[in-house]
Amino acid sequence: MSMNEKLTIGKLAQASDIGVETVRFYERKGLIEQPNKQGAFRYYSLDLIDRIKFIKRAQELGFTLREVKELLELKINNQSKCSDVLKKTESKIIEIDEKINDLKKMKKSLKNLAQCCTSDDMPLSDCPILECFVEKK
Amino acid sequence: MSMNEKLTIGKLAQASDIGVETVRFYERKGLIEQPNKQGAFRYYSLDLIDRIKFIKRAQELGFTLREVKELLELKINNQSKCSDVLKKTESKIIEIDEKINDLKKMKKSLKNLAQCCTSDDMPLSDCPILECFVEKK
DNA sequence: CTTGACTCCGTACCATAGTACAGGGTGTAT
DNA sequence: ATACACCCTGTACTATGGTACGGAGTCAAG
Repeated sequence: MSMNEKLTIGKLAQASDIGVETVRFYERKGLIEQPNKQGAFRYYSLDLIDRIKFIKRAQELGFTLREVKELLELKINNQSKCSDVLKKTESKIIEIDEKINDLKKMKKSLKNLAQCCTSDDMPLSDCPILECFVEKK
Repeated sequence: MSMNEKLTIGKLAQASDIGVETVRFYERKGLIEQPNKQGAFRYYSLDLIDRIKFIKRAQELGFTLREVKELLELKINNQSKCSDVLKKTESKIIEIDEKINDLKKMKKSLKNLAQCCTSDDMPLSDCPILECFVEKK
């Protein structure tokens, strides 16, 4: 795609803030494609930096490498049927919405705790975050 | 706290949808307290079900067990200074906000992809989710 | 045309988060 | 009082996601 397939694995690793071994590990796991190999060495496009940063961040958001792979494979091309992609995409959107919702609940509990600290000695349950996902009756 | 310390480890595990071994593992890791031991067996309060459900969900939201432990330890009591709790709580809130933000970005990218499927043959970049965390120039 | 930093592949090791026994003890229902 | 399902401790094994070699090959600057 881009003209500049110029990064060695070391440069890519450094730019993406991961180890060289991890790049090869992701390649084995199919998270990044087999790179052009002019001669014996791997050469990568700059685009790979964003791909790896996405992988790292998606992990921090609670997706396993398997799930990250699925996310990265969500695209429309000659191989994939639109209806399949749409179905998977929509279920991922629901999953993400649920994560956002629960993170908001956690945040609310923590804000509540912070409030207790700043205001005068308000009583508070032992661990305020514990109830954050519990349905209020 | 509650009068009914009545769950055996098996019942607790079943109610929390985890294995008996996992309950003991969490105990070793300090995620749940040593339970009352009337005789040789562990007996748990019903409250533990919520605690375990919180642990499981927090993991799915990208927190390690170590981080979950920190979250569960955020509380005001005779041992902890309010200012310390407040500091930790506020940094957790920031972390959660960043997660929510990035999840929203992922969602936007996926919505965009879904849009492409439903509308007529709109062209789309190879993998639309890849750019979701990239600063637009 | 050599030297030194970097790369190759393969295998082994590591931390985290469980999961699975073995070999024995317990609690309650009949 | 004796089954039998459940619990105990301890240790060993597993899967995931890396990390760290060893021994050899490669590239590019001087």
